[in-house]
Amino acid sequence: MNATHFNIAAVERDTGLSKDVLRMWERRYGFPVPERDANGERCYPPEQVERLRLIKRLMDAGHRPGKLIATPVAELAVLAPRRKEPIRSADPVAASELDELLSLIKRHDVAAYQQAMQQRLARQGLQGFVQDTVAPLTSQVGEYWERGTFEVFEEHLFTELTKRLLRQAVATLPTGPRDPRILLTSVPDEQHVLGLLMVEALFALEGAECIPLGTQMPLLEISRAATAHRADIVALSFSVAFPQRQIPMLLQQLRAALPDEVALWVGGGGIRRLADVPGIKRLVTLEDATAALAAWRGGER
Amino acid sequence: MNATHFNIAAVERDTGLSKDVLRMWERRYGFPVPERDANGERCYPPEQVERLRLIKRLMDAGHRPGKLIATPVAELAVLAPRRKEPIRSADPVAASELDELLSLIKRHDVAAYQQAMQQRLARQGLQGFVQDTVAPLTSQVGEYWERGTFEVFEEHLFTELTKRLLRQAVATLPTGPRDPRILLTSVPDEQHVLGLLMVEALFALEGAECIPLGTQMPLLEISRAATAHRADIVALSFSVAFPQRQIPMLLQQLRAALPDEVALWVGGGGIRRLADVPGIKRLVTLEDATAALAAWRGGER
DNA sequence: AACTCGATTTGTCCAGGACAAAACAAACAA
DNA sequence: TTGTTTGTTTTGTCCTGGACAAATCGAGTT
Repeated sequence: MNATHFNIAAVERDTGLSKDVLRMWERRYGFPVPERDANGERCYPPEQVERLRLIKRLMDAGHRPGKLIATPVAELAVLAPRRKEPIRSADPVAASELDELLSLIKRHDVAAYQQAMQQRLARQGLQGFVQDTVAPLTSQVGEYWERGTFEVFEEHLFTELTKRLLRQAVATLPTGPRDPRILLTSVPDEQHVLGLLMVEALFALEGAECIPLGTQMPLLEISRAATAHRADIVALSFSVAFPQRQIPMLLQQLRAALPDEVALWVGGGGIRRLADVPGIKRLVTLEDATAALAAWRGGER
Repeated sequence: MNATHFNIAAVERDTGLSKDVLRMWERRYGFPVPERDANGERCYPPEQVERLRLIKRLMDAGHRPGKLIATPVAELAVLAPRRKEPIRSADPVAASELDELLSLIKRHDVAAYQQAMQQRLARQGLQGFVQDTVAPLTSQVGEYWERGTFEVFEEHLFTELTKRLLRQAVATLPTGPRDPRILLTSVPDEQHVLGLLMVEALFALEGAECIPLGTQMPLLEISRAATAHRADIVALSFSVAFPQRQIPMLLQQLRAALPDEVALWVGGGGIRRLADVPGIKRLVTLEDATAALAAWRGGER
């Protein structure tokens, strides 16, 4: 028994690939091929875990496992993201400014990044900051992550520091009873919170009362919370990384559990390919969010 | 196919009980007994999911599944937490003050809670606020949650609002190169962040440089991050809810992956019952944390 | 009260089979 | 060329039922 080896539960935790998938790949593709410990249980060496993480990253970028597993490791490293819609922005000046910010993260210069972002916030105002700085930065980080330009811990650092800035900015806005009451959260297994914070900022600016419940609320609890807080709207966020196949069923279940008079709005990168579901409003962009709020106020409920 | 029914993956997500456990309980204890859909797959009605969540909560409070499942639902609701060490505090005045704060959460009065906490922060200073307000509040919320006094969404609201206050307070502290460099994070599946924020506040007050990476870092990434940031110390947090059985192996693996000269400190409610592991420092209380930092500065590394 | 040592409880892992939904590719129509 | 339909392949999830080890309990002993 080697302390550096991982059992199947640890690999599931670290890679996000389920035990079923790990065993299935082994049966079908012949990778990974873990060693076995004294009890005959799988025992993955760190190299295989690392390769699995790489494969998972490329899968999230649109590649297919069958191909990836057949590809030698050396070639995997250079694969480009394979997406249908390239998301790059138009303005080259703005893009290079954003790249400068991200290079501070790459250099792990916490203080400089914070200061630069504070400056942008002061210059652009909260709405501009959210729409022209935080949103494109987040997309860019996602793309860098898919390309392997960003390490996981660099993405985490970016997220953590940016979260703090946004929360701080939101905290300065007036609170108290406003209209409508919007409950913001995400479902279990969905931990990305930046998207929620961005719409919270926009909604709060427009004078809505936001009730932030953090991430990972069980469905039945979301429904209870909506009732307890007398929410007019429940807003959920799904990131691109969230298993797409589960989303429609999830939304259907939540819609069924919520009172009819509570609106259900859904946003985030994970819902782009989603078909329309009756009784649910899809917010693909941040502009959609402010537009939806305006429409709600106009009486369309 | 009923939209209100949950498949086994959804139940796992919402209850935290693994598919294996759900099937095993069905086989052994005869509960839950889900319906079957057209494909012969398990299909859990909401009542059973609700009961499972209740059982899970009582298990986290120290009860055993065999007994709980045999108990009628009506009796389950009134079961008291069954812990070896009662954690209640001494000072009755302080305790009633804290209860007042929590009653604001119970009343879902976001603004009043924020204001009251801001006042305490101003009065006690950051260190006192962390040690005498946030820490006992968090324990109390944990206890209320175990008793069923707090709903899940109320706990989430508390966590979210308190996180914001702490982050805001930490943000006002001076940043920049200091000594030692402490990397703060948690392992995958461990999403509780309040504990990390509390020690971050204390460490930052003592003049350490904190690198907050948020939660849920894969083990191998923690090791990379420590190297990239030239960290002196890696500090991890485990909540009481984290599966105890996995912790020793996890720590052993992380210790093996980290460079020898990087210290590994572990804290949080989840490590109380943990045996000592060589090369790892256990921080059971917040006082231990400041003491550990002083000792480190004294040259004990 | 503290400890040892069987007995019981409980969670995790394993193998291998089945199937449906998603992704793809090819043929066809506009 | 572009868009739509249809068949085929890929892929993930679920199923059953068995085995085992670690944690916990409880009775007896020091």
